[in-house]
Amino acid sequence: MTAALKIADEEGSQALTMRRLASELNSSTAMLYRHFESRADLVLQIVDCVFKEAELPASPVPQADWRQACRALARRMFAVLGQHRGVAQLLLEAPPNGPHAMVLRERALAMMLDNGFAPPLAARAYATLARFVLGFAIQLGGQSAAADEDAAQSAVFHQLDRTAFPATFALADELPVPLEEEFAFGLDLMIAGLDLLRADERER
Amino acid sequence: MTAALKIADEEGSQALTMRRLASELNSSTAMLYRHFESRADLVLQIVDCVFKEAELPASPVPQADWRQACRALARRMFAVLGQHRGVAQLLLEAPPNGPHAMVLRERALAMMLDNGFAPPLAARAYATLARFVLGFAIQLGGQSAAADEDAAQSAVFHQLDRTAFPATFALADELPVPLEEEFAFGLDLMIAGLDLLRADERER
DNA sequence: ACCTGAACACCGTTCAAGT
DNA sequence: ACCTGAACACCGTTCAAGT
Repeated sequence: MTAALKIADEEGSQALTMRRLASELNSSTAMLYRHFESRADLVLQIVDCVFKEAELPASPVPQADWRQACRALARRMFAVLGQHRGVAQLLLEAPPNGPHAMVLRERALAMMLDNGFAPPLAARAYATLARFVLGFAIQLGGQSAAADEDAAQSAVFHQLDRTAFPATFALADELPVPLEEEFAFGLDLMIAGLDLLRADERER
Repeated sequence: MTAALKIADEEGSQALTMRRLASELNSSTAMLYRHFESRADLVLQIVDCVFKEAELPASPVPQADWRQACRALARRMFAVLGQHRGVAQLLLEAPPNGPHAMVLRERALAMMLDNGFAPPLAARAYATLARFVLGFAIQLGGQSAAADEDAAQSAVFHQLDRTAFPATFALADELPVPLEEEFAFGLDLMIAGLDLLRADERER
């Protein structure tokens, strides 16, 4: 269980195979099928294990400002998925319906309702933010050294033909943007957008 | 090449194996390695093939409003990736640096610069929107029947204990939100947020 | 009753051997 | 010179056979 998470963390989601896990536990694959119905079942349990980790220090400080609470929640989830690369990929294989995922969703939805979001807006805002976090977390990639890849990508932009690609060339120094920065930037954009909608809703 | 795209479209990215493609072409795997250096190389070519498709009717009508242009670009890319499920997954395997991907990026960046975005903001806005589109497109999933899954998920929410999960229960009728709607909603939130930043920037 | 090794039908990739 | 089949080291899953 924790051994499985360790493999996914250190070597990426595609390294988490039944055989690999079995040999890590000095056991055989058939043995695993006594504890887990299938690989999908194993994945489900790992995923909820990570949601549990995201859950822990969530509620102690109830934030006054919903925007801060939103940011904190989303960033925390992103950070946890960043510490467990590969788990985001596993999340694609099945929707997270484990007990801890349920608790986290409940908290997030309650937070929105408590802050005066009408139900339809609360649901859409939560759903969209959750997808946003997962979408970016997936792109963190299996186990890669992000800095190296960014450097390589930057070189690609700098070597472009400036007449064929003037805009890209002009922005070569600004690209690529680190994924973590994109996430933080995009999250704040969405929260700013939500704030406008919420204000609209409340003044009606 | 188009056969490979067809397999990925119809049966998901994980169905696109060298053996499967070879047998589709009445050939053998070894033959494929004469045309493609590796599976990664095959993936690269398929990906750019899809970017080409997204490229076609992009430039004819230069939009007056950058927000409309932004929306149109992002929605078009999302739609194309939605028609080629599985390709978004393939995009994770390597950054898109094919010729058509380059052209698309150039157009998007030029659009932002032409509309008065300063370089650092243009770069971050583009990068974030591109990630956003891909992040959501990936979650469209391999080949699934989305409606069935949404119905199943809705049932999960309706069967919850209403005292343990009051907020989730209260929003059971609103959840889950269809992914396409989340995408459209989130995109408009980000554009609204960007509009605020751009206004800030221009009045300075 | 519990666990093992081998089996089955798959992967990507390579390469000797045929034509 | 071109192409094939078989090989190698993997995968998830199952199951007869051992203890």
